[in-house]
Amino acid sequence: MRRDTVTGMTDQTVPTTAAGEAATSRGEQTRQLILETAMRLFRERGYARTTMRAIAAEAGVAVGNAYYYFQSKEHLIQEFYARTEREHRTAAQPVLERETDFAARLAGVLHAAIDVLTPSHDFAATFFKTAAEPTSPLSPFSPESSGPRNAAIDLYAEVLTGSTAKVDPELRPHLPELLWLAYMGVVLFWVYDRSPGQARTRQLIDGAVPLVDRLVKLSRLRVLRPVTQQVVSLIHTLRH
Amino acid sequence: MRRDTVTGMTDQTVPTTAAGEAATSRGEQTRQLILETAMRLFRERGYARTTMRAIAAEAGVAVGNAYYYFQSKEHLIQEFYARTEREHRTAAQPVLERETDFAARLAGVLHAAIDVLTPSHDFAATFFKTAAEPTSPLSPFSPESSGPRNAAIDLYAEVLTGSTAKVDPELRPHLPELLWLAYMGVVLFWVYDRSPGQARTRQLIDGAVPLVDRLVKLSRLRVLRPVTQQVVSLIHTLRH
DNA sequence: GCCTGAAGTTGAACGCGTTCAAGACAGGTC
DNA sequence: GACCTGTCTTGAACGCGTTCAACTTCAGGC
Repeated sequence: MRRDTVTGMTDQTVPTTAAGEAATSRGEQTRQLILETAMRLFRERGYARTTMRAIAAEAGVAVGNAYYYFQSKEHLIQEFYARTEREHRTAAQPVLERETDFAARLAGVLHAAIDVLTPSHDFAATFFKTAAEPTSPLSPFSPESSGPRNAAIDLYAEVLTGSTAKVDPELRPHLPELLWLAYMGVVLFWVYDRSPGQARTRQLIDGAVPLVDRLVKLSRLRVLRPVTQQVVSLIHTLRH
Repeated sequence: MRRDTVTGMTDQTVPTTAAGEAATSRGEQTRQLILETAMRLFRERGYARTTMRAIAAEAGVAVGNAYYYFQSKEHLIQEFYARTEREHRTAAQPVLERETDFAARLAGVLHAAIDVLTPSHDFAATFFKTAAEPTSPLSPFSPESSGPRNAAIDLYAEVLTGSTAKVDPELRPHLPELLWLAYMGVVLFWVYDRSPGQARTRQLIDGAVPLVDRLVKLSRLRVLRPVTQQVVSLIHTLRH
């Protein structure tokens, strides 16, 4: 019953108890216990200073048992990843329901992401280190991450479709992915941002969003059509 | 006589031998030996599978001795970093002497970088992982890396000054750094690029350079002046 | 009630990066 | 020669992430 995929979607091999209740199997409880303990310790001591032995001890299980549920220490992070993703969507929901202006929607979604991430800034940095490794399944570009990645891209598709913005029809289908890429850029900036409360990242968002907004609108302009087409063709080339 | 800075510039505390010759002190030889051995093993087995014990054994010294010269296994990479930097500059030199067209100069310099990096693609990936950590002195954004970073930015200043391109005067002073940032983006893409011979990265360069060229030239256009100014003002904000 | 096999659990052991107290080796001074 | 003093060198030891053979638990079939 190992769960390796980054989705964390529990696809429950449930031992159908009498009623259709919570249905936590024997191991599921241990799994949750280890996970909660790990998350707590990560927040308290940081990722590097939290040892697997400490997690196991605090959770009251053997080290090997933690490895029965999680392939590695890094895989514990996957759960953090998935959680953040869900929280992000929830935090972005009100903005998406309220606003119709493209720039306002984009800014809202980006700020929501930073809101959700801020409490974990310190240990998210180390998390980022392992995510950066190209061979790691934790990398946002890896096939294993395609689930959360597509979910995130969908979010930016929603930013676009729910807005009143008029976009060059050739550019439009690629824009959600480009916006996601910009989002990755913001996260990268945020990770390196040491200003108090990551204020600089907020400034980046507030400065870059109007810029993106302007460029998107200009993409339909005669002088810029060639540029737009060049961008689109480059995207096509890189996709094969 | 430890050398911690990423510059690797030997600032020689030379025990002035009779003549002003090579001046390799006792330890300097050992240092070089360990370094060469490490580089060879990294290339042969990859970074992760090369142990400090193996490096020491192959170099014929004790483990602790390696740590006398290099703070950590990661610090061995710094040397690789510095070397690549120098090779890059050398490889770019002919292009900078020959070409005067901005796009040609930029493309030449970027291709030179990939030429130099290509042989080490496999282990550069793991190297990248440690460089990505924000707290690491190996990060290209860290204060410790300011030496090589500025050297690289200077290279792009040279790309610009030696070219016939006319650039918006407000944008000009920031352009070298922006080009360096684009270069970082190319490297990021290259690290993740699994296509044979990293052909995709070549396509990215060939596609993106004309785009950048066009945008730089358009920056002086009346319709785009506001955009240019917005970019410049954003840069100023983020610098404080 | 007993058996079977899958699920869950254990902790000693391995290999790794790294540290450090102890020693070996100069070159200079008297 | 004896002596220092700073540079260099050693290898056992530490703490870590991870593995694995052995063990326990428990539901279901007979």
